Amino acid sequence: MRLTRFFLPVLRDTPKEAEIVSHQLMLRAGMIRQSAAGIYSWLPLGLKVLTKIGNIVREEQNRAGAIEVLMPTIQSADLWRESGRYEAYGREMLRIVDRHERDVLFGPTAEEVITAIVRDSIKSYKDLPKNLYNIQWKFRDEIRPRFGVMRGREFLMKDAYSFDLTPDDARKTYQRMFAAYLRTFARMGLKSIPMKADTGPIGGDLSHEFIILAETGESQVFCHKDLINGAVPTVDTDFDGDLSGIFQAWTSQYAATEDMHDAAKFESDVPADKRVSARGIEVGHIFYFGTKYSEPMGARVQGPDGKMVTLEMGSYGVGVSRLAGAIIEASHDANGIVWPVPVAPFEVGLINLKSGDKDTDAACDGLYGRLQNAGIDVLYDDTDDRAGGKFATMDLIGLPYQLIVGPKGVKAGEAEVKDRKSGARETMPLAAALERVIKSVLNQRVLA
RNA sequence: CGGAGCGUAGCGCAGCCUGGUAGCGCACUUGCUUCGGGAGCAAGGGGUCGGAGGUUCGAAUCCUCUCGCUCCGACCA
Repeated sequence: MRLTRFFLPVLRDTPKEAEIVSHQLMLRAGMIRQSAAGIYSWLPLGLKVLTKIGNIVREEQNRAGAIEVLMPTIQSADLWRESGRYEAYGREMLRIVDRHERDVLFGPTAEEVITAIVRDSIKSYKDLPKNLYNIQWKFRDEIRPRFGVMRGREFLMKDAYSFDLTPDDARKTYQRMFAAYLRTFARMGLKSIPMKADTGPIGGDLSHEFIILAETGESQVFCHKDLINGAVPTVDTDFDGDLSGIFQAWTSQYAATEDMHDAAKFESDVPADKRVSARGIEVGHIFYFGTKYSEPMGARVQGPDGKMVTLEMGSYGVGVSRLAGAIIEASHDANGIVWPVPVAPFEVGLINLKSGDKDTDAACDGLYGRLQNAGIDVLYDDTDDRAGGKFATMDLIGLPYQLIVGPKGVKAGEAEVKDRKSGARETMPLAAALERVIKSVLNQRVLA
């Protein structure tokens, strides 16, 4: 993408409504613009990140055997009356009346919708198990939205819903999602820690929150230090096989959010020098809740013995839009965002130091074409702005690698390669610079 | 919803106390000089001062109401 054709409204000053660094940087880097309290437009740069995050989530869900669907944002109140949640959910649910005076709502979650679909479509145990997910906008009318996209009212969520014949099968599904989540967050460069969690209004008795440690996190969390660098399931993990080992490894050490924290157990189970008490950002939350919805909504299949069996369910959420903020909280410096390659809006920034100079333009255009041919997602700064501003912008928007080309370099047949994270800069022949950048990007595209 | 604060140009702010018809920095436009890590000079464009009502000869400024946004607390991907 040529910067002269892109839409990248960057801000030099920090808008005063933004309190935390991820919100400030998302506004400054031209990723988002606020539309109302907790409601944002995603500008091109932000949308690219959101899409990449969503795709990683999607790949790992697919790998773990979940199947993608797309459910509506607007749901019928009648479905929620069936489950009993229409009254129970409270004012966080945005309720709307349509022109025919029917009660509808903007979905805060989709247990009812998916349960109705599965109930009407699946009649035999032979069709189980099923795990269906979608990545869709949700609306929760939070009392107090804050922290930019980290606690918006409208947000993009991946929500998966599993249906199994037996509690034992359901627990295996839970473990599958558990492992998939570890991979999902690791691929975005995040160190997530699954922690025992409260089940809240979703209900159920088995639940984990996936937490990213960060000073600006909303919740207080407690865990064993070794969990911070726990082993992430590798790419060759057999998701059809037994994943209880992974589950055991991660859940045998103490890890709990404030709601579930047991101070006495924390002190008896974890040696003093291994006790971590910190703030955390919740990026995922998984639940096993049995028949909480299938029972009232009549989601049953016929078992092998001909008897009707009520489905065992679980649900599994990932805050896709929140992750954009969480990744920035975890990865930034004084100059701006530092994107991990897999979620970077562009993998490489190509800087033409003197746009309009024939030789420099020719060299840059050539590099641009070759980067594109190599499948690299590149932002080509072909504006005639001054060099300093270009560097500052590239640093602000956090592109992992910068390829810097100016008249002097072109004359010498050289270009500079800059690593955003380390700040290291190296001048080398054009071909070598190109190769270096491409190789670096390809090496980091898949982090787990 | 309780407490605190803020709405003046795209962003950051001053002006308000003590009423006299709107200003600064950045950004933007034009020209010249610059050009290798947020350039300099000059000339410009852009504002129903969140909205409504009131007081006054006159309101960004004073009064009343209202809307929006942010922060702290109770709720949550």
